[in-house]
Amino acid sequence: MNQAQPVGRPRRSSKRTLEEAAAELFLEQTYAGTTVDQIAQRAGVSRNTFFNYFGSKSDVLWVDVDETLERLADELALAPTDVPAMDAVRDAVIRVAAAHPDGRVPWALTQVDLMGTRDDLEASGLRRLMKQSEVLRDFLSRRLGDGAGDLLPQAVAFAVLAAAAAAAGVWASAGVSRRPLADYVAEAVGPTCAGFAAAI
Amino acid sequence: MNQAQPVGRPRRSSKRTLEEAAAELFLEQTYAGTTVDQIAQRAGVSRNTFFNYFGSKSDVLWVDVDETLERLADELALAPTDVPAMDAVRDAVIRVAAAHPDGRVPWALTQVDLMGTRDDLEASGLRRLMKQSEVLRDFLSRRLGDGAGDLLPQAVAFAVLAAAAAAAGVWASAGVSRRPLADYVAEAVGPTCAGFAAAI
DNA sequence: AAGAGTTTTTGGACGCGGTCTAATAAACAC
DNA sequence: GTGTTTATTAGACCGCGTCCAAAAACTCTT
Repeated sequence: MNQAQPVGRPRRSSKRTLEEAAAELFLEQTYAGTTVDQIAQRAGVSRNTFFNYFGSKSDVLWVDVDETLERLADELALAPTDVPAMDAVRDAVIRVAAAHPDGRVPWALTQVDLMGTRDDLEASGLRRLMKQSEVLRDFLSRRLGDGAGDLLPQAVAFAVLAAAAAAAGVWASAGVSRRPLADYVAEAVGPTCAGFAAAI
Repeated sequence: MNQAQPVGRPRRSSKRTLEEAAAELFLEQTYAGTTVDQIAQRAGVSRNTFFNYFGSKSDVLWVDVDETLERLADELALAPTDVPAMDAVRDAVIRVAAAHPDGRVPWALTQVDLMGTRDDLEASGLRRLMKQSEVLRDFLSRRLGDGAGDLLPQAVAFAVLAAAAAAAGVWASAGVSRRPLADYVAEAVGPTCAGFAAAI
């Protein structure tokens, strides 16, 4: 399966260990109050090594989210061509949400207020959304054909992902009594898709 | 109307002059390639004075947008209570778009590719829009009552504003042949609101 | 066992954005 | 003139992010 013996110097750390070190510090000192140096130090590694695993300080907040979001392209790809475009989009997004591991609620969402400057977090979250919006937009452009123009695919992509983000936010802040993420996402994305389905 | 004689040292600069200085430099050197120092220097003022007018470098890109977005709260406030909530939201957003001055297309959107890192700028623009989501969410919470729960107001707020953002993006990149911004916004926000109107 | 190749880690330096504080400058009122 | 108010400024500071060149740790070859 895996290549048994990788060549070169072995890794001394991993995204997970850095993430855990960061999590501790964030809870102790808030996000804004901890430096990359401190994270790296607690993980027993140098500051540059941190940037070897993460492109930015805020990336450490979104490891789980990133892993989940990566599935969107695949889920869209395996949609049958005979099911209406908006249905395919809705189902794909819901399936992605359902695939998210149960326990993993990103602290970026739960402890938004404890984390200090909210701006950095919002920006980093939005950047992730934007990235997936390209995937969604391209899928819709293909499905709807050129006659749909540029606006509708882009609007659907943004609106659907924003609705999903809202759902994730409410889900995260719902506390321990929360239902599965996919429920919230379905409730938010469903109407959005329905509205556009009627407009096509 | 205005207070005639403001007391204290008179201002030496303004958001507009700084914005114009920045615009020149961005076209010459791209956004990422110009420093705040250079902007301030060209405007004949010190670096700290720039931060006296703008909270961050990227703020200088969105002066017009910010002015337009400020109207949303007012537009929502003057919606009659007998018109359905989603209709009120849609109309308010469209009126805000219609109030945007015709010529002013933010370069942040038109010259996205010249501006260096595209993601950061788009995210910074979206962040402005999402700031308005609180206004929208509160309006909807009031209108829909407690029975609606937390999710729907938040989802509507995000989805509607995201659709509006998509519209603005397409509008900006449409070139000189573009129709009024409000047209694009109506086309994107209409279906979004319709979908949720049916779900309430 | 010695070297060659590969990959990761590391140190050190740099530029820039953003914040803070204290000093100074430009206006007005008296 | 003195005092008040507000804007500008210098200067320092911190932290993020980037870059580069060197060292370290391991495998494979001979």
